[in-house]
Amino acid sequence: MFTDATGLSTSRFLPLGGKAGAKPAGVPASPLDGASLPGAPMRAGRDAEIIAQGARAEYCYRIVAGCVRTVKLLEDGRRQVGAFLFAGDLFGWDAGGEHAFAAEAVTDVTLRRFKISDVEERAATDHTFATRLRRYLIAQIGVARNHLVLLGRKTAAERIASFLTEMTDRLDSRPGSGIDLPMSRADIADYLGLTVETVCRGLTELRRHGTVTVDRTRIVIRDRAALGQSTGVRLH
Amino acid sequence: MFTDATGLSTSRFLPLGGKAGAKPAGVPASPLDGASLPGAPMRAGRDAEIIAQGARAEYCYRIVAGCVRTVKLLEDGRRQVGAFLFAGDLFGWDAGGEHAFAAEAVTDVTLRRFKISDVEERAATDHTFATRLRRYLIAQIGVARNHLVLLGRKTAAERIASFLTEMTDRLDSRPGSGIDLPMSRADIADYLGLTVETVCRGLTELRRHGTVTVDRTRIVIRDRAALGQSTGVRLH
DNA sequence: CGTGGGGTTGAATTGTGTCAATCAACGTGG
DNA sequence: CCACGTTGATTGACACAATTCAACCCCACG
Repeated sequence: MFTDATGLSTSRFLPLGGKAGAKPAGVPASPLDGASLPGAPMRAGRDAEIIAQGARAEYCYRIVAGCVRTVKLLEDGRRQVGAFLFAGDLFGWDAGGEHAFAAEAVTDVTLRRFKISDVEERAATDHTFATRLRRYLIAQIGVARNHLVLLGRKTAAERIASFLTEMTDRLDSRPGSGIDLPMSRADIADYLGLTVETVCRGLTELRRHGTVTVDRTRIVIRDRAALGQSTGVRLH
Repeated sequence: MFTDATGLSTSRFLPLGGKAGAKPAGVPASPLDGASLPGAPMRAGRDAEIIAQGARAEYCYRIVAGCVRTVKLLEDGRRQVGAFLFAGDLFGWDAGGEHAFAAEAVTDVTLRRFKISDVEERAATDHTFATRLRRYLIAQIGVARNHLVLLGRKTAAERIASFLTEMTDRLDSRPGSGIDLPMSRADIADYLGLTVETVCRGLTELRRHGTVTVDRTRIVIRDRAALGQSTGVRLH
Protein backbone atom coordinates (compact mmCIF):
# COMPACT_ATOMS: atom_id res chain seq x y z
CA MET A 1 0.00 0.00 0.00
CA PHE A 2 2.81 2.32 0.95
CA THR A 3 6.13 2.71 -0.76
CA ASP A 4 8.79 4.02 1.48
CA ALA A 5 10.61 6.40 -0.77
CA THR A 6 13.76 6.97 1.20
CA GLY A 7 15.87 6.27 -1.80
CA LEU A 8 13.88 8.66 -3.94
CA SER A 9 14.89 12.22 -4.63
CA THR A 10 12.01 14.42 -3.66
CA SER A 11 14.17 17.51 -3.78
CA ARG A 12 12.43 18.34 -7.02
CA PHE A 13 9.42 19.28 -4.93
CA LEU A 14 10.72 20.68 -1.67
CA PRO A 15 14.07 21.36 -0.07
CA LEU A 16 14.95 18.34 2.01
CA GLY A 17 17.33 19.67 4.59
CA GLY A 18 15.13 22.65 5.09
CA LYS A 19 17.35 25.60 4.57
CA ALA A 20 18.22 26.62 1.05
CA GLY A 21 16.15 26.64 -2.12
CA ALA A 22 13.20 28.76 -3.23
CA LYS A 23 9.76 27.22 -2.86
CA PRO A 24 8.64 25.85 -6.22
CA ALA A 25 5.67 27.49 -7.83
CA GLY A 26 2.29 26.02 -7.00
CA VAL A 27 3.22 24.94 -3.50
CA PRO A 28 1.51 27.34 -1.07
CA ALA A 29 3.07 28.38 2.21
CA SER A 30 2.22 26.01 5.05
CA PRO A 31 3.61 24.89 8.35
CA LEU A 32 5.74 21.73 8.22
CA ASP A 33 7.43 23.26 5.21
CA GLY A 34 11.06 22.66 4.52
CA ALA A 35 12.38 24.53 7.52
CA SER A 36 10.41 22.56 10.10
CA LEU A 37 10.89 18.90 10.88
CA PRO A 38 12.57 16.33 8.65
CA GLY A 39 9.55 14.10 8.06
CA ALA A 40 9.74 10.68 6.46
CA PRO A 41 9.30 10.76 2.67
CA MET A 42 6.60 8.41 1.45
CA ARG A 43 4.60 7.53 -1.59
CA ALA A 44 1.08 6.23 -2.00
CA GLY A 45 -0.42 4.88 -5.18
CA ARG A 46 -3.79 5.84 -6.60
CA ASP A 47 -6.65 4.91 -4.21
CA ALA A 48 -4.25 3.70 -1.53
CA GLU A 49 -5.48 4.18 2.01
CA ILE A 50 -3.05 6.47 3.79
CA ILE A 51 -5.03 6.70 7.00
CA ALA A 52 -7.67 4.17 8.01
CA GLN A 53 -10.94 5.42 9.44
CA GLY A 54 -10.91 4.85 13.19
CA ALA A 55 -7.16 4.30 13.43
CA ARG A 56 -5.28 5.75 16.38
CA ALA A 57 -3.95 9.20 15.51
CA GLU A 58 -0.19 8.89 15.58
CA TYR A 59 1.02 10.42 12.35
CA CYS A 60 0.09 13.39 10.25
CA TYR A 61 1.16 14.19 6.71
CA ARG A 62 2.07 16.98 4.39
CA ILE A 63 1.45 16.56 0.69
CA VAL A 64 4.45 17.20 -1.52
CA ALA A 65 2.70 16.38 -4.78
CA GLY A 66 -0.58 14.85 -5.81
CA CYS A 67 -4.11 14.88 -4.44
CA VAL A 68 -5.63 13.30 -1.33
CA ARG A 69 -9.24 13.00 -0.19
CA THR A 70 -10.49 12.60 3.35
CA VAL A 71 -13.43 10.25 3.59
CA LYS A 72 -16.02 9.12 6.07
CA LEU A 73 -17.89 5.96 5.23
CA LEU A 74 -21.21 5.04 6.82
CA GLU A 75 -22.03 1.39 7.31
CA ASP A 76 -24.65 1.30 4.56
CA GLY A 77 -22.18 2.62 2.01
CA ARG A 78 -23.01 6.29 2.07
CA ARG A 79 -19.83 8.27 1.81
CA GLN A 80 -18.85 11.85 2.54
CA VAL A 81 -15.65 13.38 1.25
CA GLY A 82 -14.51 15.93 3.81
CA ALA A 83 -11.89 17.67 1.72
CA PHE A 84 -9.61 17.47 -1.27
CA LEU A 85 -6.02 18.23 -0.38
CA PHE A 86 -3.14 19.28 -2.60
CA ALA A 87 0.56 20.08 -2.41
CA GLY A 88 1.34 21.97 0.78
CA ASP A 89 -1.76 20.82 2.66
CA LEU A 90 -1.62 18.96 5.95
CA PHE A 91 -3.90 16.18 7.10
CA GLY A 92 -4.29 13.52 9.74
CA TRP A 93 -4.34 16.19 12.33
CA ASP A 94 -6.76 14.61 14.83
CA ALA A 95 -4.49 14.99 17.83
CA GLY A 96 -5.15 12.77 20.80
CA GLY A 97 -7.79 10.36 19.68
CA GLU A 98 -8.76 8.44 16.57
CA HIS A 99 -8.87 9.50 12.96
CA ALA A 100 -12.51 10.29 12.34
CA PHE A 101 -11.90 10.32 8.58
CA ALA A 102 -9.87 8.05 6.37
CA ALA A 103 -7.37 9.60 3.98
CA GLU A 104 -6.96 8.13 0.50
CA ALA A 105 -4.76 8.97 -2.44
CA VAL A 106 -6.76 10.39 -5.35
CA THR A 107 -3.70 10.34 -7.58
CA ASP A 108 -0.27 8.92 -6.96
CA VAL A 109 0.97 11.00 -4.07
CA THR A 110 4.28 12.07 -2.60
CA LEU A 111 4.09 12.74 1.10
CA ARG A 112 6.07 13.53 4.17
CA ARG A 113 5.01 11.80 7.34
CA PHE A 114 5.41 13.35 10.80
CA LYS A 115 4.88 11.88 14.22
CA ILE A 116 2.23 14.04 15.83
CA SER A 117 4.15 13.98 19.10
CA ASP A 118 7.21 15.37 17.31
CA VAL A 119 5.15 18.17 15.83
CA GLU A 120 3.69 19.01 19.22
CA GLU A 121 7.15 19.05 20.72
CA ARG A 122 8.38 21.33 18.00
CA ALA A 123 5.39 23.62 18.55
CA ALA A 124 6.23 23.80 22.24
CA THR A 125 9.74 25.09 21.56
CA ASP A 126 9.22 27.22 18.46
CA HIS A 127 6.65 30.01 18.72
CA THR A 128 6.89 30.94 15.09
CA PHE A 129 6.15 27.41 14.06
CA ALA A 130 3.33 27.14 16.59
CA THR A 131 1.79 30.34 15.26
CA ARG A 132 1.94 29.19 11.66
CA LEU A 133 0.43 25.88 12.66
CA ARG A 134 -2.35 27.60 14.57
CA ARG A 135 -3.08 29.92 11.65
CA TYR A 136 -3.29 26.91 9.38
CA LEU A 137 -5.71 25.13 11.72
CA ILE A 138 -7.89 28.23 11.97
CA ALA A 139 -7.94 28.49 8.20
CA GLN A 140 -9.05 24.84 8.06
CA ILE A 141 -11.93 25.60 10.40
CA GLY A 142 -12.95 28.40 8.06
CA VAL A 143 -12.82 26.09 5.06
CA ALA A 144 -14.93 23.46 6.81
CA ARG A 145 -17.52 26.01 7.98
CA ASN A 146 -17.76 27.38 4.48
CA HIS A 147 -18.43 23.91 3.17
CA LEU A 148 -21.22 23.57 5.74
CA VAL A 149 -23.07 26.38 3.98
CA LEU A 150 -22.67 24.65 0.65
CA LEU A 151 -23.97 21.32 1.97
CA GLY A 152 -26.71 22.80 4.10
CA ARG A 153 -28.16 25.48 1.89
CA LYS A 154 -27.02 25.44 -1.71
CA THR A 155 -28.79 23.85 -4.66
CA ALA A 156 -27.14 21.21 -6.82
CA ALA A 157 -26.29 23.76 -9.52
CA GLU A 158 -24.78 26.14 -6.97
CA ARG A 159 -22.70 23.38 -5.40
CA ILE A 160 -21.24 22.41 -8.72
CA ALA A 161 -20.46 26.01 -9.67
CA SER A 162 -18.85 26.53 -6.25
CA PHE A 163 -16.79 23.39 -6.70
CA LEU A 164 -15.47 24.45 -10.08
CA THR A 165 -14.63 27.88 -8.71
CA GLU A 166 -12.82 26.37 -5.74
CA MET A 167 -10.80 23.96 -7.84
CA THR A 168 -9.92 26.60 -10.38
CA ASP A 169 -8.72 28.91 -7.61
CA ARG A 170 -6.57 26.16 -6.13
CA LEU A 171 -5.27 24.45 -9.26
CA ASP A 172 -5.25 26.93 -12.09
CA SER A 173 -1.77 28.42 -12.11
CA ARG A 174 -2.27 30.38 -15.34
CA PRO A 175 -5.80 31.83 -15.05
CA GLY A 176 -8.00 30.81 -17.90
CA SER A 177 -5.85 27.94 -19.04
CA GLY A 178 -8.16 25.41 -17.45
CA ILE A 179 -7.51 22.56 -15.06
CA ASP A 180 -7.37 18.79 -14.97
CA LEU A 181 -9.61 17.48 -12.24
CA PRO A 182 -7.77 14.63 -10.55
CA MET A 183 -10.87 13.16 -8.91
CA SER A 184 -13.72 11.07 -10.30
CA ARG A 185 -17.33 12.18 -10.60
CA ALA A 186 -18.11 9.91 -7.65
CA ASP A 187 -15.56 11.77 -5.51
CA ILE A 188 -17.03 15.09 -6.54
CA ALA A 189 -20.55 13.88 -5.79
CA ASP A 190 -19.56 12.67 -2.33
CA TYR A 191 -17.80 15.95 -1.67
CA LEU A 192 -20.87 17.96 -2.67
CA GLY A 193 -23.47 15.73 -1.05
CA LEU A 194 -24.99 14.78 -4.41
CA THR A 195 -25.16 11.76 -6.70
CA VAL A 196 -22.91 11.16 -9.68
CA GLU A 197 -25.86 11.68 -12.02
CA THR A 198 -26.71 15.07 -10.59
CA VAL A 199 -23.10 16.18 -10.92
CA CYS A 200 -23.12 15.13 -14.57
CA ARG A 201 -26.35 16.91 -15.32
CA GLY A 202 -25.08 20.03 -13.61
CA LEU A 203 -21.90 19.99 -15.66
CA THR A 204 -23.73 19.49 -18.95
CA GLU A 205 -26.07 22.32 -18.03
CA LEU A 206 -23.10 24.65 -17.51
CA ARG A 207 -21.60 23.46 -20.77
CA ARG A 208 -24.89 24.03 -22.58
CA HIS A 209 -24.89 27.65 -21.35
CA GLY A 210 -21.33 28.11 -22.56
CA THR A 211 -20.09 28.79 -19.03
CA VAL A 212 -17.49 26.01 -19.08
CA THR A 213 -15.92 23.47 -21.36
CA VAL A 214 -15.90 19.92 -20.03
CA ASP A 215 -14.09 16.97 -21.50
CA ARG A 216 -13.78 14.11 -19.05
CA THR A 217 -11.28 15.50 -16.53
CA ARG A 218 -10.43 18.68 -18.42
CA ILE A 219 -12.29 21.81 -17.31
CA VAL A 220 -11.99 25.29 -18.78
CA ILE A 221 -13.95 28.24 -17.42
CA ARG A 222 -15.34 30.24 -20.34
CA ASP A 223 -17.49 32.73 -18.46
CA ARG A 224 -16.14 33.38 -15.00
CA ALA A 225 -18.79 36.01 -14.24
CA ALA A 226 -21.65 33.65 -15.05
CA LEU A 227 -20.04 30.91 -12.98
CA GLY A 228 -19.68 33.29 -10.05
CA GLN A 229 -23.38 34.15 -10.31
CA SER A 230 -24.33 30.48 -10.22
CA THR A 231 -22.38 30.11 -7.01
CA GLY A 232 -25.12 31.39 -4.71
CA VAL A 233 -23.36 34.47 -3.47
CA ARG A 234 -22.40 35.75 -0.08
CA LEU A 235 -23.35 38.24 2.62
CA HIS A 236 -26.93 39.24 3.27
CA MET B 1 -27.03 45.70 21.92
CA PHE B 2 -24.21 45.11 24.34
CA THR B 3 -24.19 45.77 28.04
CA ASP B 4 -20.75 46.26 29.42
CA ALA B 5 -20.95 44.40 32.68
CA THR B 6 -17.88 45.76 34.38
CA GLY B 7 -19.89 46.57 37.46
CA LEU B 8 -21.47 43.14 37.47
CA SER B 9 -20.23 40.29 39.58
CA THR B 10 -19.58 37.38 37.29
CA SER B 11 -17.57 35.58 39.94
CA ARG B 12 -20.60 33.34 40.35
CA PHE B 13 -19.62 31.77 37.05
CA LEU B 14 -15.85 31.83 36.84
CA PRO B 15 -12.94 33.07 38.92
CA LEU B 16 -12.12 36.57 37.80
CA GLY B 17 -8.50 37.03 38.72
CA GLY B 18 -7.71 33.60 37.47
CA LYS B 19 -6.06 31.76 40.29
CA ALA B 20 -8.23 30.30 43.06
CA GLY B 21 -11.64 28.67 42.85
CA ALA B 22 -12.82 25.31 41.52
CA LYS B 23 -14.48 25.28 38.12
CA PRO B 24 -18.25 25.23 38.57
CA ALA B 25 -20.05 22.14 37.35
CA GLY B 26 -21.28 22.22 33.78
CA VAL B 27 -18.47 24.40 32.52
CA PRO B 28 -16.16 22.18 30.49
CA ALA B 29 -12.41 22.66 30.38
CA SER B 30 -11.31 25.07 27.68
CA PRO B 31 -8.50 27.43 26.96
CA LEU B 32 -9.11 31.04 28.00
CA ASP B 33 -10.37 29.63 31.27
CA GLY B 34 -9.82 31.49 34.47
CA ALA B 35 -6.07 31.06 34.57
CA SER B 36 -5.46 32.65 31.18
CA LEU B 37 -6.11 36.27 30.30
CA PRO B 38 -8.39 38.65 32.15
CA GLY B 39 -10.92 39.27 29.37
CA ALA B 40 -13.59 41.92 29.49
CA PRO B 41 -16.88 40.72 30.99
CA MET B 42 -19.85 41.38 28.74
CA ARG B 43 -23.50 40.59 28.35
CA ALA B 44 -25.65 40.21 25.28
CA GLY B 45 -29.42 40.00 25.23
CA ARG B 46 -31.47 37.43 23.34
CA ASP B 47 -30.90 37.69 19.55
CA ALA B 48 -28.27 40.40 19.97
CA GLU B 49 -25.57 40.37 17.32
CA ILE B 50 -22.25 39.78 19.04
CA ILE B 51 -20.20 39.57 15.88
CA ALA B 52 -21.36 40.98 12.56
CA GLN B 53 -20.84 38.90 9.43
CA GLY B 54 -17.93 40.35 7.48
CA ALA B 55 -16.57 42.43 10.37
CA ARG B 56 -12.82 42.66 10.84
CA ALA B 57 -11.68 39.95 13.24
CA GLU B 58 -10.36 41.78 16.28
CA TYR B 59 -11.98 40.09 19.25
CA CYS B 60 -12.87 36.58 20.24
CA TYR B 61 -15.12 35.41 23.06
CA ARG B 62 -15.58 32.73 25.65
CA ILE B 63 -19.09 31.95 26.82
CA VAL B 64 -19.57 32.03 30.57
CA ALA B 65 -23.28 31.24 30.50
CA GLY B 66 -25.99 31.00 27.87
CA CYS B 67 -26.12 29.88 24.24
CA VAL B 68 -24.72 31.45 21.08
CA ARG B 69 -25.22 30.53 17.41
CA THR B 70 -22.86 31.26 14.54
CA VAL B 71 -24.72 32.20 11.37
CA LYS B 72 -24.02 32.75 7.71
CA LEU B 73 -26.68 34.56 5.78
CA LEU B 74 -26.94 34.45 1.98
CA GLU B 75 -28.31 37.44 0.17
CA ASP B 76 -31.61 35.80 -0.73
CA GLY B 77 -32.32 35.01 2.92
CA ARG B 78 -31.06 31.44 3.10
CA ARG B 79 -29.32 30.92 6.39
CA GLN B 80 -26.90 28.35 7.73
CA VAL B 81 -26.20 27.97 11.43
CA GLY B 82 -22.60 26.82 11.77
CA ALA B 83 -22.70 25.82 15.41
CA PHE B 84 -24.45 26.18 18.73
CA LEU B 85 -22.08 27.17 21.50
CA PHE B 86 -22.44 26.87 25.25
CA ALA B 87 -20.58 27.70 28.46
CA GLY B 88 -16.86 27.16 28.02
CA ASP B 89 -16.90 27.40 24.23
CA LEU B 90 -14.85 29.90 22.28
CA PHE B 91 -15.86 31.73 19.12
CA GLY B 92 -14.86 34.57 16.86
CA TRP B 93 -11.64 32.81 16.20
CA ASP B 94 -11.08 33.85 12.55
CA ALA B 95 -7.57 35.20 13.10
CA GLY B 96 -6.23 37.58 10.53
CA GLY B 97 -9.11 38.39 8.29
CA GLU B 98 -12.85 38.92 8.53
CA HIS B 99 -15.49 37.04 10.45
CA ALA B 100 -17.03 34.72 7.89
CA PHE B 101 -19.93 33.99 10.25
CA ALA B 102 -21.95 36.27 12.46
CA ALA B 103 -22.42 35.31 16.11
CA GLU B 104 -25.77 35.91 17.78
CA ALA B 105 -27.08 35.32 21.27
CA VAL B 106 -29.68 32.54 21.35
CA THR B 107 -30.43 33.27 25.00
CA ASP B 108 -29.22 36.07 27.22
CA VAL B 109 -25.51 35.45 27.37
CA THR B 110 -22.62 36.23 29.69
CA LEU B 111 -19.31 36.47 27.90
CA ARG B 112 -15.70 37.36 28.24
CA ARG B 113 -14.14 39.23 25.38
CA PHE B 114 -10.48 38.89 24.41
CA LYS B 115 -8.41 40.83 21.94
CA ILE B 116 -7.17 38.26 19.45
CA SER B 117 -3.74 39.92 19.43
CA ASP B 118 -3.55 39.49 23.21
CA VAL B 119 -4.40 35.83 22.90
CA GLU B 120 -1.76 35.34 20.22
CA GLU B 121 0.79 37.07 22.37
CA ARG B 122 -0.10 34.89 25.30
CA ALA B 123 0.19 31.79 23.12
CA ALA B 124 3.65 32.90 22.04
CA THR B 125 4.91 33.02 25.62
CA ASP B 126 2.98 30.17 27.25
CA HIS B 127 3.39 26.76 25.62
CA THR B 128 0.83 25.10 27.84
CA PHE B 129 -1.75 27.67 26.87
CA ALA B 130 -0.80 27.38 23.22
CA THR B 131 -1.18 23.62 23.36
CA ARG B 132 -4.59 23.77 24.97
CA LEU B 133 -5.67 26.32 22.41
CA ARG B 134 -4.39 24.15 19.57
CA ARG B 135 -6.17 21.10 20.94
CA TYR B 136 -9.35 23.08 21.14
CA LEU B 137 -9.02 24.26 17.56
CA ILE B 138 -8.35 20.72 16.37
CA ALA B 139 -11.43 19.53 18.22
CA GLN B 140 -13.43 22.26 16.46
CA ILE B 141 -12.21 21.00 13.10
CA GLY B 142 -13.42 17.55 14.09
CA VAL B 143 -16.83 18.88 15.09
CA ALA B 144 -17.20 20.76 11.82
CA ARG B 145 -16.14 17.76 9.72
CA ASN B 146 -18.59 15.59 11.55
CA HIS B 147 -21.34 18.05 10.76
CA LEU B 148 -20.34 17.86 7.10
CA VAL B 149 -21.38 14.20 7.10
CA LEU B 150 -24.73 15.06 8.62
CA LEU B 151 -25.43 17.79 6.07
CA GLY B 152 -24.05 15.92 3.10
CA ARG B 153 -25.35 12.42 3.62
CA LYS B 154 -27.97 12.02 6.32
CA THR B 155 -31.73 11.98 5.86
CA ALA B 156 -34.01 14.44 7.63
CA ALA B 157 -34.95 11.87 10.29
CA GLU B 158 -31.29 11.02 10.91
CA ARG B 159 -30.33 14.67 11.20
CA ILE B 160 -32.98 15.28 13.80
CA ALA B 161 -32.04 12.20 15.81
CA SER B 162 -28.38 13.23 15.63
CA PHE B 163 -29.27 16.70 16.80
CA LEU B 164 -31.20 15.47 19.81
CA THR B 165 -28.35 13.13 20.70
CA GLU B 166 -25.81 15.92 20.41
CA MET B 167 -27.81 18.33 22.52
CA THR B 168 -28.54 15.73 25.15
CA ASP B 169 -24.85 14.89 25.38
CA ARG B 170 -23.94 18.53 25.79
CA LEU B 171 -26.76 19.79 27.98
CA ASP B 172 -28.13 16.91 30.00
CA SER B 173 -26.26 17.00 33.28
CA ARG B 174 -28.37 14.28 34.92
CA PRO B 175 -28.83 11.65 32.19
CA GLY B 176 -32.45 10.94 31.47
CA SER B 177 -33.78 14.07 33.10
CA GLY B 178 -34.32 15.73 29.75
CA ILE B 179 -33.23 19.09 28.43
CA ASP B 180 -34.62 22.49 27.58
CA LEU B 181 -33.66 23.43 24.05
CA PRO B 182 -32.71 27.09 24.10
CA MET B 183 -33.05 27.57 20.33
CA SER B 184 -36.10 27.88 18.09
CA ARG B 185 -37.23 25.38 15.47
CA ALA B 186 -35.97 27.80 12.83
CA ASP B 187 -32.49 27.73 14.39
CA ILE B 188 -32.56 23.95 14.48
CA ALA B 189 -33.70 23.80 10.86
CA ASP B 190 -30.92 26.13 9.70
CA TYR B 191 -28.39 24.09 11.68
CA LEU B 192 -29.55 20.85 10.07
CA GLY B 193 -30.05 22.18 6.56
CA LEU B 194 -33.82 21.56 6.69
CA THR B 195 -37.00 23.61 6.93
CA VAL B 196 -38.96 24.29 10.10
CA GLU B 197 -41.76 22.08 8.85
CA THR B 198 -39.50 19.10 8.28
CA VAL B 199 -38.02 19.47 11.75
CA CYS B 200 -41.52 19.49 13.23
CA ARG B 201 -42.60 16.44 11.29
CA GLY B 202 -39.44 14.62 12.35
CA LEU B 203 -40.04 15.42 15.99
CA THR B 204 -43.66 14.31 15.92
CA GLU B 205 -42.60 11.12 14.21
CA LEU B 206 -40.14 10.39 17.03
CA ARG B 207 -42.83 11.24 19.54
CA ARG B 208 -45.30 8.94 17.79
CA HIS B 209 -42.82 6.06 18.12
CA GLY B 210 -42.36 6.80 21.81
CA THR B 211 -38.68 7.57 21.32
CA VAL B 212 -38.87 11.06 22.83
CA THR B 213 -41.26 13.36 24.62
CA VAL B 214 -41.53 16.83 23.12
CA ASP B 215 -43.29 19.80 24.63
CA ARG B 216 -42.22 23.06 23.03
CA THR B 217 -38.64 23.46 24.26
CA ARG B 218 -38.65 20.52 26.65
CA ILE B 219 -37.17 17.29 25.32
CA VAL B 220 -36.90 13.97 27.15
CA ILE B 221 -35.29 10.93 25.58
CA ARG B 222 -37.43 7.87 26.31
CA ASP B 223 -35.63 5.28 24.22
CA ARG B 224 -31.97 6.12 23.83
CA ALA B 225 -31.24 2.92 21.89
CA ALA B 226 -33.91 3.66 19.29
CA LEU B 227 -32.69 7.23 18.98
CA GLY B 228 -29.14 6.01 18.46
CA GLN B 229 -30.36 3.70 15.70
CA SER B 230 -32.10 6.58 13.94
CA THR B 231 -28.83 8.47 13.93
CA GLY B 232 -27.36 6.78 10.85
CA VAL B 233 -24.42 5.16 12.51
CA ARG B 234 -20.71 5.22 11.93
CA LEU B 235 -17.82 3.24 10.45
CA HIS B 236 -18.26 1.07 7.40
C1' DC C 1 -11.13 -7.20 -30.27
C1' DG C 2 -13.75 -8.09 -26.42
C1' DT C 3 -14.53 -6.47 -21.52
C1' DG C 4 -15.33 -3.44 -17.83
C1' DG C 5 -15.43 0.71 -15.41
C1' DG C 6 -16.35 5.52 -15.54
C1' DG C 7 -19.32 8.91 -17.63
C1' DT C 8 -23.61 10.60 -19.65
C1' DT C 9 -28.52 10.72 -20.60
C1' DG C 10 -33.53 9.46 -19.95
C1' DA C 11 -37.74 8.21 -17.30
C1' DA C 12 -39.96 7.25 -13.06
C1' DT C 13 -40.06 7.88 -8.08
C1' DT C 14 -39.81 10.17 -3.69
C1' DG C 15 -38.16 12.95 0.13
C1' DT C 16 -38.24 17.37 1.30
C1' DG C 17 -39.65 22.06 0.28
C1' DT C 18 -43.44 25.33 -0.48
C1' DC C 19 -47.71 27.28 0.50
C1' DA C 20 -51.39 27.68 3.53
C1' DA C 21 -54.34 27.07 7.51
C1' DT C 22 -54.79 26.34 12.38
C1' DC C 23 -53.35 26.32 17.07
C1' DA C 24 -51.01 27.61 21.35
C1' DA C 25 -48.49 30.86 24.09
C1' DC C 26 -47.56 35.31 25.32
C1' DG C 27 -47.40 40.34 25.92
C1' DT C 28 -49.87 44.57 25.62
C1' DG C 29 -53.10 47.98 26.23
C1' DG C 30 -57.81 49.21 26.87
C1' DC D 1 -58.94 41.01 33.50
C1' DC D 2 -59.86 40.12 29.01
C1' DA D 3 -59.68 41.09 23.75
C1' DC D 4 -56.36 41.54 20.56
C1' DG D 5 -52.27 41.11 17.81
C1' DT D 6 -47.99 38.81 17.34
C1' DT D 7 -44.95 35.13 17.05
C1' DG D 8 -43.59 30.30 16.99
C1' DA D 9 -45.12 25.51 16.39
C1' DT D 10 -47.75 22.06 14.11
C1' DT D 11 -50.26 19.78 10.46
C1' DG D 12 -52.05 19.13 5.67
C1' DA D 13 -52.00 19.35 0.52
C1' DC D 14 -49.31 19.82 -3.29
C1' DA D 15 -45.03 20.78 -6.13
C1' DC D 16 -40.54 20.05 -7.43
C1' DA D 17 -35.52 19.12 -7.14
C1' DA D 18 -32.77 15.49 -6.68
C1' DT D 19 -32.47 10.49 -6.32
C1' DT D 20 -33.17 6.00 -8.20
C1' DC D 21 -33.25 2.80 -11.76
C1' DA D 22 -31.91 1.80 -16.27
C1' DA D 23 -29.80 2.03 -20.68
C1' DC D 24 -26.12 3.38 -23.40
C1' DC D 25 -21.61 5.31 -24.76
C1' DC D 26 -16.80 5.72 -24.74
C1' DC D 27 -12.31 4.73 -23.98
C1' DA D 28 -8.49 2.19 -21.65
C1' DC D 29 -6.59 -2.10 -21.15
C1' DG D 30 -5.74 -7.04 -21.16
